[in-house]
Amino acid sequence: MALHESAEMYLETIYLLSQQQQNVRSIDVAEYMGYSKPSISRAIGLLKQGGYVVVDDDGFLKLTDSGLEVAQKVFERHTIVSRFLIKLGVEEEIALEDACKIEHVISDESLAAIKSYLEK
Amino acid sequence: MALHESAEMYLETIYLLSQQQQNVRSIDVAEYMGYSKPSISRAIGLLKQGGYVVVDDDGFLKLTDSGLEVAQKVFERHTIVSRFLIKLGVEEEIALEDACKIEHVISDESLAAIKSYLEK
DNA sequence: TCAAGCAGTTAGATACGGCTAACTGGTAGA
DNA sequence: TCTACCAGTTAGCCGTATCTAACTGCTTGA
Repeated sequence: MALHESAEMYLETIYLLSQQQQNVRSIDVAEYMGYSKPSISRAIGLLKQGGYVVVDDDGFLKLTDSGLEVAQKVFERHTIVSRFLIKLGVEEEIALEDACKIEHVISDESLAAIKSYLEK
Repeated sequence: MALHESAEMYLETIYLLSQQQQNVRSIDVAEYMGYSKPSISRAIGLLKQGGYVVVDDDGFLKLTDSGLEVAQKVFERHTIVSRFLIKLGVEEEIALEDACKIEHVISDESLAAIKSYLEK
């Protein structure tokens, strides 16, 4: 199952929020992303179906192993791209916004090249 | 009128093909982009409506001033991003593919930063 | 000359990813 | 206790962007 950009964003958001707070609910994701509740409800439904997320009895969202894997990968891409842009002199806020979009479209090869540029 | 990514791609393709051949028809765009004729027909219709393209009596596509402006801007972004990736050691084919996607989402600020990196 | 092929359009389907309106069902405070 | 809020779901809409099938209408070659 190839995950779309939007699915990656939802997983990444759940991952980020999980690091900031004990429990993550759909409503937290909605507020963070600026989307309506039904949009999140549907997205979470698809992620559950795909086995990326489970929802416990209290409505708390947990990433499965595969969900976590995707989220961490996307987050790492985000980090590399934004660090790189900032290093080039781009303002942080803009760098983060751009990284959010680029992280979904850049190839592993290009990302690796940027990573090794950052490391030297 | 904010142009969507797909519209930018169509304009860029018309621009590229215009430099490779005398006249550009819808079918050329379809073949180049790998899309069906109806998809191109519809897209060209929207671009005509928006004043980015005119179609002459022979069915040849011409960019208007504003169409050319968009196409050249996108193409310049494409060039900067791909040259940059190649400079970082990414294989040309992959760099071109990635540039195709990044060109639509990267901010002017980040692009300028990459450009000045390339120039030094 | 006429049949065939080619370019382009129309009509309608599908998928994605948002939205609002309205409902359900639980919880908590007056 | 019961009302009112809150989280979440369901139903249905909209816009974008692709597709196939089938049509039109021109041109060209046997």
